[in-house]
Amino acid sequence: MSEDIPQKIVARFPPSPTGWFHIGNARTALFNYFFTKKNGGVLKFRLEDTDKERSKSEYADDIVDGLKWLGVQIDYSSPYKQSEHGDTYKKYIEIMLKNNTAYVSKEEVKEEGQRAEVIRLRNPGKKIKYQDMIRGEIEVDTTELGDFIIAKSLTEPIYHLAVVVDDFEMGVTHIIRGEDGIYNTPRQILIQEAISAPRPVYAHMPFILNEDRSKLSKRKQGELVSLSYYRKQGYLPEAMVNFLSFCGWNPGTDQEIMSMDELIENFDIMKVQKSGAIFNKEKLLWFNKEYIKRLPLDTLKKEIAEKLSKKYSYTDELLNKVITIITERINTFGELEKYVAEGEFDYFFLAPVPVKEMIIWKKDTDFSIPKNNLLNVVKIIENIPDADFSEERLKSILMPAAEAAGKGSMLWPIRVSLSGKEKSPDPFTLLSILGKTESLSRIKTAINLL
RNA sequence: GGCCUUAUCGUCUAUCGGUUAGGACAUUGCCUUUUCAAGGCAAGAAGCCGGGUUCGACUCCCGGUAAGGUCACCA
Repeated sequence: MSEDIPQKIVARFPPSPTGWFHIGNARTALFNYFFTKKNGGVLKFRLEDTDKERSKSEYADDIVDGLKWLGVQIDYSSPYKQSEHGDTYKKYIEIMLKNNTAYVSKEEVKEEGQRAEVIRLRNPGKKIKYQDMIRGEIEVDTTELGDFIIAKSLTEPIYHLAVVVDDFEMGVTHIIRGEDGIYNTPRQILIQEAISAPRPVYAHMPFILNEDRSKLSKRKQGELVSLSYYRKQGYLPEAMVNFLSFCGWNPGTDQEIMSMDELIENFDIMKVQKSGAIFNKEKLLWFNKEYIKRLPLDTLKKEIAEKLSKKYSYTDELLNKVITIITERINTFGELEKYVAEGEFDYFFLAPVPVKEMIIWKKDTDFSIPKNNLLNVVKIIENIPDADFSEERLKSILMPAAEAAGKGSMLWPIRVSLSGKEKSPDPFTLLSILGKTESLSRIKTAINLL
């Protein structure tokens, strides 16, 4: 295989800016990037913007932003734009006309907008065989393609012609694209031969699929197909890269968490799967959580503070205490934003309004039980110096009393009076985070309810 | 419909003729000083079907079946 690879590998990523950056496309870009980085080649960026009606600069920006966000470090400064190469296409069309590999064809106009004259390729109608790095040898009979159209006029090339010319002009040696490109390849090879362009090496990647195994589509998955959605939801780019890479590829080891560098190092295009992979949201969430856990503390702190500060005011000390607890409970920073909005973590910052019925442990029936236990807790806590208000210390002091009273009967009321919620961190954690004064105040409020 | 491609736990996958078919996500159960979360441990869960080839097939070949893709004066 290696001897088939030329000295200098040039691959390309050629999106058409007619929609928001699709995650399937992002994966294609990533695989191209891995491949070129691994083999010391270059990846070139090209905008296929010949469709003037559908192409928008905001889409192009979205694609570039997304690529940069993912960490694809290539040259974006002056992308090759199809719209700027009209003369080049014209030149090749003229060459083809001259060497008789193409001809001007009179057409019957059936629909509005159709040309009476178009340029068609003179199809030799042979079988074309080519090597695909993922699928092996592919053979296609091009006869059924007929003399397909390559341009509407001298100045209006059709996609296939434009692609072949662009790849030739850009010196592309390797084309790694989606599996739908398989059907374009024979046409493009025919055009290459007509203009005497060398044939690049191909690799066609399988799709990322919907639950029903159809091609991942906006219609079925909505905004979930846009890379920018994940960015807005606070997913980490590293998680996205890792997840997308493992859609249809894996290093063949048990290692799942891999950095960009490791991915590049281990990437092997021959190991890319031939069949499509269903987009697994849960696994993505898992990846993201793994990456959140690996975040440096100051980054984590910054991210959490950004969400928290929208609603609460707090001391730096409190923030530090809360980081671990919040981190354990979220998969994405978008979730944190949602939790903040819903008041999930209100109890760290605001005194709750506990409900009487919630304060009592489910096995107890008489409200005097939690009341007496809480009274007892107040008495114990009041004697603990502020400096000793650590989780471990509190546990060692309160646990004997809780065991005597019945753990649930005492621990549950403490927790609920501090958090006001059915679900929250354990009482000792809460106590130590809130501190002596605030804890005492909350417990007394609860006692007054009973 | 023609053509092309694909086919291992629910999902992503390992295996490249001989394995108790491995891992991860998800699920379920247990433990972690009785709510959550996190963590730990454990369990259940797969070779589409039918023929060959072979001493031996998930692995190779053929045929079904199923799924997907593709058949533009779009890119």
